[in-house]
Amino acid sequence: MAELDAGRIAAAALAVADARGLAGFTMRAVAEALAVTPMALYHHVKDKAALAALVVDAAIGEQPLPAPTGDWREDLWAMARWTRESRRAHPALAHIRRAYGVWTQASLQMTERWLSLWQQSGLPLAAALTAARTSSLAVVGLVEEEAAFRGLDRPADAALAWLPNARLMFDAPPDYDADFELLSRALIAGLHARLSAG
Amino acid sequence: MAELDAGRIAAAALAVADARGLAGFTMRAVAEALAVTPMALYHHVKDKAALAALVVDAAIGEQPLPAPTGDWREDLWAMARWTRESRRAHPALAHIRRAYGVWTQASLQMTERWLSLWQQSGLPLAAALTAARTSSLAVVGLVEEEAAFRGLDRPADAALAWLPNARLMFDAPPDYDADFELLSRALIAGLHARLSAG
DNA sequence: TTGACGCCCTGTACGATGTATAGAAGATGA
DNA sequence: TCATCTTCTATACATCGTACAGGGCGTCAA
Repeated sequence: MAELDAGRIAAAALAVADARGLAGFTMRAVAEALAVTPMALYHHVKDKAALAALVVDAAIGEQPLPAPTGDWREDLWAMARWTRESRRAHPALAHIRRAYGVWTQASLQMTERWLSLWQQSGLPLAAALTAARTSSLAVVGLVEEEAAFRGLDRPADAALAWLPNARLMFDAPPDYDADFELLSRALIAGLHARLSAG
Repeated sequence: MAELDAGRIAAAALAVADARGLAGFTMRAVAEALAVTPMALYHHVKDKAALAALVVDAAIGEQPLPAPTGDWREDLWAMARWTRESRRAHPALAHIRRAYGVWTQASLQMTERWLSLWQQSGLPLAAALTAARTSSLAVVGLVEEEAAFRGLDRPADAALAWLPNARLMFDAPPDYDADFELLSRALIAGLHARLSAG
């Protein structure tokens, strides 16, 4: 037998999530994609949260962490870019990660990398820990927030009438790529300056 | 009649969300808290997403935006701190905001403030727009990511065995307050430096 | 060969959820 | 007095995650 395994389930579930979004990401939909009864999934997956974790890991693992160049600054930027691209390749993923509070082995490996790069930057351990924690959380947070922001409709003119500044924000469509690049550089530079100053 | 109105509903729903979390934030639970049939809510609220928006706005409005001091740097820090404290006062709120993609009048007012402060910093309009967008998204993202991170259990030793750096991250409990303060300063300083350099 | 066992899957069912639909009770205005 | 509108109730439905109880089939001891 053994038609099902974690790998096949993860792949099918990721496809379902991509195609139908968070709302369509359903035990029944995943089962149907595998031509199987919903309950069959439960022999390979504890519950839906575990399925979500599987999906997130599958998506994260899809493209490997960027290879280190030895230049810690470049490598930190690359990590930020990689984080963003992983999320953007599968838009529903951010929602799923949030909805089910996924924190998996793949996330740990990212943490590992962030910290090791910050240590290469010459910061003492305590500072590197702080830098790694805050920078990785901020980057992930920004990426997911950006995704949410992009999904927004422009507020009604009535709502913007009394908000002359906010209105500007919605008039010119932002260059998200450039914004992200700028912010990740500003963040890393700012953290390094502050933490090495002591 | 008119026992119900948006205000009473928002207050009750916020209380329910605080007490029972996202999973317990249910039309039926809110209705029960108001001693009313679930369907009664639908005369004041289009659907559950609208209820969620109501709750988020109620929580945000609970304490007003920090009064500007005229020092844009201090004022931006204060905005970041205020954002974090608003979220932390009602832990379930971050989840609700995510789950229902809430973007309301209150959010617009925050945007308005961010942008106005960045303009006071002397940046030209285009740069101020970028700064406001990225900094507010990053701060909100960080705050929500921090909340998720805090809710985590320490990974099993087995999972950390091959990750010497990541293990350090879980050995010493972080000082989240200090981390946040540091990051918001680094972020604002970094953005300002980069954007005024052109 | 047989029969017991274990794995993987199916079938059915339950409680919970959001909400559509259809009244009912009381206020309001003609 | 009667029609109408507002506000709330009652009932019902589709859909969800998943508990529970088999059923088909491979493996292996006798």
